[in-house]
Amino acid sequence: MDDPANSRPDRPERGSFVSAGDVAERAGVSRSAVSRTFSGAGSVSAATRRKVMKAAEELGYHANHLARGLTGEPSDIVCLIAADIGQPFQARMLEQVTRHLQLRGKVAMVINTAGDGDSVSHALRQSLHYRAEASVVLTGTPSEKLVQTCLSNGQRVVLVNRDDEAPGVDRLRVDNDRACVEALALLRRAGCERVACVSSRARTTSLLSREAAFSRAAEAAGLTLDLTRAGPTSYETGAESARLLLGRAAPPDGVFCVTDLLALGFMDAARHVFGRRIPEDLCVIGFDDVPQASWTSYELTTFRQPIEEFAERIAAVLTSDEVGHSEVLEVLPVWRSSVRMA
Amino acid sequence: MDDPANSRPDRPERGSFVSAGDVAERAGVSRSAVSRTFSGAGSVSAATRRKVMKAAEELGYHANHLARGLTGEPSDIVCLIAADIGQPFQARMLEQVTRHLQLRGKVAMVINTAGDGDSVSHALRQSLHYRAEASVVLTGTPSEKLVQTCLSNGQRVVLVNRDDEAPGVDRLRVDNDRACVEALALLRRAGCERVACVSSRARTTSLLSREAAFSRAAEAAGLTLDLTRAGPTSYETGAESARLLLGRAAPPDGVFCVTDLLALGFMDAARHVFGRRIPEDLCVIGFDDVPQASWTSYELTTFRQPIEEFAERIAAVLTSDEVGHSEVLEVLPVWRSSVRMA
DNA sequence: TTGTACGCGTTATCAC
DNA sequence: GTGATAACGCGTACAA
Repeated sequence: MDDPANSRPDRPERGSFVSAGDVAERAGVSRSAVSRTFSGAGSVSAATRRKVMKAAEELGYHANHLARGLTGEPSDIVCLIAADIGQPFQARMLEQVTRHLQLRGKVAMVINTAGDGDSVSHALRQSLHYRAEASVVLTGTPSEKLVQTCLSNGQRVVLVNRDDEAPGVDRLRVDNDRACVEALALLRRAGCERVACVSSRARTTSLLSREAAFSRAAEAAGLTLDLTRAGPTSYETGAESARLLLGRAAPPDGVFCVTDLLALGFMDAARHVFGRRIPEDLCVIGFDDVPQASWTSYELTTFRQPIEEFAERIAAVLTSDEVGHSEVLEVLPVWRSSVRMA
Repeated sequence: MDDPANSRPDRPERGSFVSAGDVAERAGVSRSAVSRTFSGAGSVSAATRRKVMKAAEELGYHANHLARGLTGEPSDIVCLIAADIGQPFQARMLEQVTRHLQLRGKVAMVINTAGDGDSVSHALRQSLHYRAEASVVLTGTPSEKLVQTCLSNGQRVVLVNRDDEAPGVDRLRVDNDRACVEALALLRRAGCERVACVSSRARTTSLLSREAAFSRAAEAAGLTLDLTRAGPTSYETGAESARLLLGRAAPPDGVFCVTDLLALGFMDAARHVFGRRIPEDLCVIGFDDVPQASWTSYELTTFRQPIEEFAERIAAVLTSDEVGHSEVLEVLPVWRSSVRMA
C-alpha cells in the first residue's frame, strides 16, 4: 500500500536538482502535497507530511525559490551595487547591509562595479535579469533612464549618499555639509592658520559635496584653501598629497581629508617623511571612522558614518510599503588626538 | 500591416516585470521571435529583430534569467559563503572573487555567516534554494552531509583554505606549514631567543594549522613556545596579547602572529604601551599581507596570501569540467622592517 | 485532506 | 525565417 522504488537506486547522484515532482513520486503523493508541505499553505495530514519529509530528506530536496518567484511572488533577492568593496569603509557597509537583509529573509546579490556610469548601468541591468526585488546603489551614479526602467518593472531602487532627486527612488544619505563646517571649526579652534583639503580624483557625490562644503566654510571664514587631488581614494594618495603640500614654502598646519584612508596616508607621510608632530605641528581630520582610524598609531579625529544604522534603515525601507522615502542620517564627530584640543 | 497599440499607454508604469510576451505583443511577432532575438540561437530577419528591439526598448524589457535556468541551463549564480567580510583580508578576497566571477559571466550571491557550523549549513541550504550552480565556502566548515547534498544536486562545491578531504569537492588552499617554518627561521636568524605565537580563539582551520606548524617548528628547534589566544581575530586581541606577553618577567623578543590584524595590534601596544622598539627590541611577523601591513607606521614582515590568484583559480575551477580539483598555492614571504635583518 | 489543472517566462523542437 | 507547442518547478484555485 506504500510507495514502490524504495530500493534507493533512484537518482540521488544525478547532476540535476531534485524537484518537488521527484519527491512526490517517491513519497507516493501528488506534487501539490509536497508543495503544501513546504509552503505551509493549505493543510496536510500528519501521515502525508511525514511521508513527504522522509522522501525529501532521502533525496536531498530543496524548494526552488527561482521558480517560486516566477509566478509573481517577490524573489527575495536584493542587488547590491558597489565599487572598491575591498576598502575598509565599503567592506563594513557591505557586511552590515548583507547582515540586515538576511535578518529580514532577503539574500544579497553583490555586483562589483568600477564605479563609472557604464558599469553601474550594467549592474542595474543584471539586477533586472535576475528579477531582484530591489537594487541598492552604494557607489556610482546610474543613468536616470535605467533607474526608471527598474522602477517601472516594479523594483525598489535605493540610492545611498547621493544628492540627486528622482521620483520613486528611496534615498538615504548623510549630512556632509554640517560635518564639514564642523571640521573647519575644529581646525580653527585648534589655532590652525593655513588649512588644506585633501581629496581624490574620484568624482563621487560624497567626495564632491565634502570638498564643496569645506571650501565654502573656509571661504566664509576668510581663509584661502589648498585643495589637492593627487590620485584615487587611497592611503597612497594621502601620502602623496602630504608630499605635495608639506614640501611647500608655507605648508598647511591644518588638513581636512575627505576620507579616513587619505588621512591615514597623509599622517604617515607627514610624520615619517617630513618629521611633523601630530597634533603639535599639524592637525589632521578624516571622514568615515574606519576601524584603522582608532588604531593607536593614528588616533585620528574624524566623522563617523553610521554604517550599522544605514544598513538597518536600508533593510527597513526595502521591506516597507512607502516608496520615495528620503532620510538624512547624522554624522557623529569622533574626537581623538590628531587635532589639538586647546 | 504593423502593430496596433502604438499610442504608448500600454503599461510601462505597472508594478510588474515586462515579459517576452509583452514585447512580442507590442512588436506584433511571436514569443519565439523575441526569444531568438535575445538568446542568439536560431535566426531572425533584420526587420523582425529591429521591431523586437524597438518594442523591448520602449517597454524596458530584460530577459528573466531565473526562468531561463528553470529548464536546466546553469543559473550562473555562484554562492559565496563567508564570515567577517568587513575585515581587510576577507573583504579583499570577496572583491577579487566577485570580480573574477563577473569576468566569466557569473554573478555572486553573498551569504554572510557568523562562522559557526550552523549558519554555514544554513547558507549552503540557501544556495540550494536559489539553484546556485556552485558554492564557494570561504569561511567555516559545512557539514559533510550537506556538502554531499549539494554535490548530488549537481552543484560544484569549492572549499578554500580547508584541509579536510572530501570526494567531489574542489579545494584550493595555501601552504601554511612551509610559511610557518620560514617564520620561525626568520626570527631565529634575527637572533630572537624567546619566541611567542599570538593566535585567536576562533578555531578556523587556517589558524589552527598555522599554530600547529609554528609550534612544531619551535619544538624542532628546541625552543619553548608561548601561545596566546586572548580573543577573536582582531586588532584589539593583538593589543591585548601584547599586554599579556610583554608584562611578564621574561617577555618574548620574537613574535609570530597568525594574522596581520593581530600583528598590527600587537605592534601598537608593544610600542605605545611598553615602549618597545621594533625591530630592535622585538621582532614581529604576521600573515596575510593585508594593505595595512605595508603602511609606513607598521612595515610589517608577513606572508602574502595570493588573493588575486585565489580568485582567478576559483573562477577557473568553477568553469572547468574537472571535478575534485585540488590545488595548493604558494605563500610569498614579504620582507619589511618589523624583523631585524641580521 | 487530497489531487487535477493552470499560469508564471523562457527555451527547444517541430511544422510551416 | 517564423510561429505554435511542450517542457521546466512551483504555487494555488478548484474540484473531488
